[in-house]
Amino acid sequence: MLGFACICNTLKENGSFRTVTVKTLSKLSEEEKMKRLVSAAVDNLYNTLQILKWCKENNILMYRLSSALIPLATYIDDWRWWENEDIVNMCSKIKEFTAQSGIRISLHPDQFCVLNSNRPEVVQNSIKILEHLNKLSNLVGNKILIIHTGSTVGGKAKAIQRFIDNFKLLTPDIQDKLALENDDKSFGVREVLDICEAIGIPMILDIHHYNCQNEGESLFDLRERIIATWKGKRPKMHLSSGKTAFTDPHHADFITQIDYKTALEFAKDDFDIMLECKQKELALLKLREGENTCST
DNA sequence: CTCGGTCAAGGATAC
DNA sequence: GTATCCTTGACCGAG
Repeated sequence: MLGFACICNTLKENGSFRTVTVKTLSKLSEEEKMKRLVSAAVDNLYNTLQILKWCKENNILMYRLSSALIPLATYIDDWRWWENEDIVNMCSKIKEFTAQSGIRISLHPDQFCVLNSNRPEVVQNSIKILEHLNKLSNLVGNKILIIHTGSTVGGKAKAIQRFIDNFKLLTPDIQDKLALENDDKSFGVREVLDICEAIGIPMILDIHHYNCQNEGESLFDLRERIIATWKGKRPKMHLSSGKTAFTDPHHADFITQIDYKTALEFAKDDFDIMLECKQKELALLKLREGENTCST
């Protein structure tokens, strides 16, 4: 099955998310600050629920939540957002809806979460981000947090060791949710697979990242090992196309036929496929149309 | 109202 | 060390 990430263009004003900047916040009174943050968070969770409902209506059973639903959550030290009744209620609705509709959700911390950084303060902040998203995950019923290996400072071998060491600092609850994805510049499929096997977490294969960065290894040769890291759970993979060329790291609006074909050949009936392209759900619907045309 | 500069955060790279 | 790019869409404020 296919899924898409975050924004739903079709829903217009209810298909995207509010943000709050530090600068804006600094101009408000203490009371107004909280109001602004909470209302943005509630709106974002409400919109998430609208998108999930749209997904269900359109028989799309996989969706990635935005990682910025609770604005500035790890920046405002004394904001205990998880104790706010409106926020928690909205989270419960999402949890309930995804459970009853069978939509598979996931969460992807952004580039600032670098668990293997050589800078202790960055590691601490990364753990803070993971703790925040873990808390949110438990409230909305999300079971997977997908990250990249991170920095290559000091050489890849040391960087991988730092990742493994810092992984051990995480609570078991977070460790259980973590999955690792190969990236387009530093850590390729083979390296990420080795790490996943070493610490016992699932591997997310990103085919476009593999196209951008590989050592000539065959994906099909590694297929069974990748599946095995999921320990019986249904594996997931990522798919996008290059914007200006096959190996352009920038994501295109849609998925090319050749990339889709390759992904399907690899996935067979064993993987769910998360689309990472600019046109989100529109690209998914387009692929599905193509699929119907071909098969009927 | 519209448009463009700006935004918490890291890292890689070039100089 | 410092500047710049990567990359991202929402927002703020200048006009």
